[in-house]
Amino acid sequence: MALRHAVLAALLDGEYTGYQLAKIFDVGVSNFWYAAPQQIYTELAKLEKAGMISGRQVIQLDRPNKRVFTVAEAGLDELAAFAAAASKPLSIRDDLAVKVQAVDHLDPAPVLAQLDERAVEAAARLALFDRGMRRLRGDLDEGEFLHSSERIGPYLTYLAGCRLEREMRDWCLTTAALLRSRTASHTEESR
Amino acid sequence: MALRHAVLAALLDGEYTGYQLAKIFDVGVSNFWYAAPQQIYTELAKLEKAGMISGRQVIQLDRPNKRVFTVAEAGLDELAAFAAAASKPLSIRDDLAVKVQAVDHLDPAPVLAQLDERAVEAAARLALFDRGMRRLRGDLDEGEFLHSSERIGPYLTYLAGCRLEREMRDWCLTTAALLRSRTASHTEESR
DNA sequence: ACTATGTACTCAATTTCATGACTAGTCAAG
DNA sequence: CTTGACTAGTCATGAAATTGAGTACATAGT
Repeated sequence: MALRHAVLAALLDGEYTGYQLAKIFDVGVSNFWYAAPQQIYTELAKLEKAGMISGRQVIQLDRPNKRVFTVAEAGLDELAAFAAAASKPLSIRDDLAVKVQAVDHLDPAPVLAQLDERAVEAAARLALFDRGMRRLRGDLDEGEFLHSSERIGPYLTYLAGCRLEREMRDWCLTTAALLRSRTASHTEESR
Repeated sequence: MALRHAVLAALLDGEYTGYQLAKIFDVGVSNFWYAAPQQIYTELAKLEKAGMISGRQVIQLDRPNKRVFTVAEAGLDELAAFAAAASKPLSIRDDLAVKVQAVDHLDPAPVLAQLDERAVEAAARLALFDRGMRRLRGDLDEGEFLHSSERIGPYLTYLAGCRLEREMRDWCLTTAALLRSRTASHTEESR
């Protein structure tokens, strides 16, 4: 009972298809919720059955037809109840952090490669979020937008996403640099 | 097949009981992996059956007896294979971020309360991590420790945890302040 | 001409996770 | 002297998530 609310929150921004939602949730960190495409489709089906969203068929000529969804009243009620209830603690799971934790007992080479890769991905998402934020705020500068706009929720989560990705990128870079300098000085000593 | 590696990585630091591990994984963010106590126990049982860890009974007079576990060779091999394989992308899920995303359509009061609460929790974990890091590095300063110590993995993940918690705390505080200033100016206008 | 990529889904099987309830003894506070 | 909190677990159930495969059509590249 949690993905459901993330889907409802995403649908507040307008109509989306399952496919579009799947892409949004696959990027994951922007809205602080990751979900696989298959989860989205099953959740949409459940939500529609429960009357919390309503779907509408859109016929397309050049592409497969699609169904777009909007939040119904019952869905808003559900979201309100969710917001009022206590939050579960943030859940985070990261393979790479586990590998770094064990790195002293392991071959560091693959871990280093993955740290580099992760840093690049984090930087890419940062850029992506930046574009998303610009699109949301239009011509306004950030402070102005945040004070005057009616819809700032998604912008606020973007801000959180930026913080996270920045730190992720920097941590990966400094950690990789440190591990490299250690291996260098070890091989130095053993000569 | 992922909790298993987190458990193995944690056991590299020494012997732990399921109960102790459960507490470590309940704090969660320090090692970037959350797991419920019951998961730990089942995972330990599986790992022992697979010969990746070995348990040892410790008889206690004043408390219930306990079993402590250490990593076996097969466990190290498993960890090495895990580290060499590609990482799954970081998975993050946060109820509170979902609520903030939807906040424009909702009563902001409970969300504000939860942001405050989360900021306090993040600050508490920061302090906790700080103590943990001091314990690990002893008298050395951070740079010295990171270059000379044999075992820096847990320290590196602590550093990541600090980055995360700092940003979490600051985001919660600025977000809550912003939302409050908006409600204030709205009630102003509607007078 | 072939291959890959993108849109837009569905179905099924399995694995993992999360939840609540239970046992059982110790210790400290009210 | 009783209640609650801490240590140290086990068991069972159900919800949620992951994985893999499959369908179908279109466009764009090599």
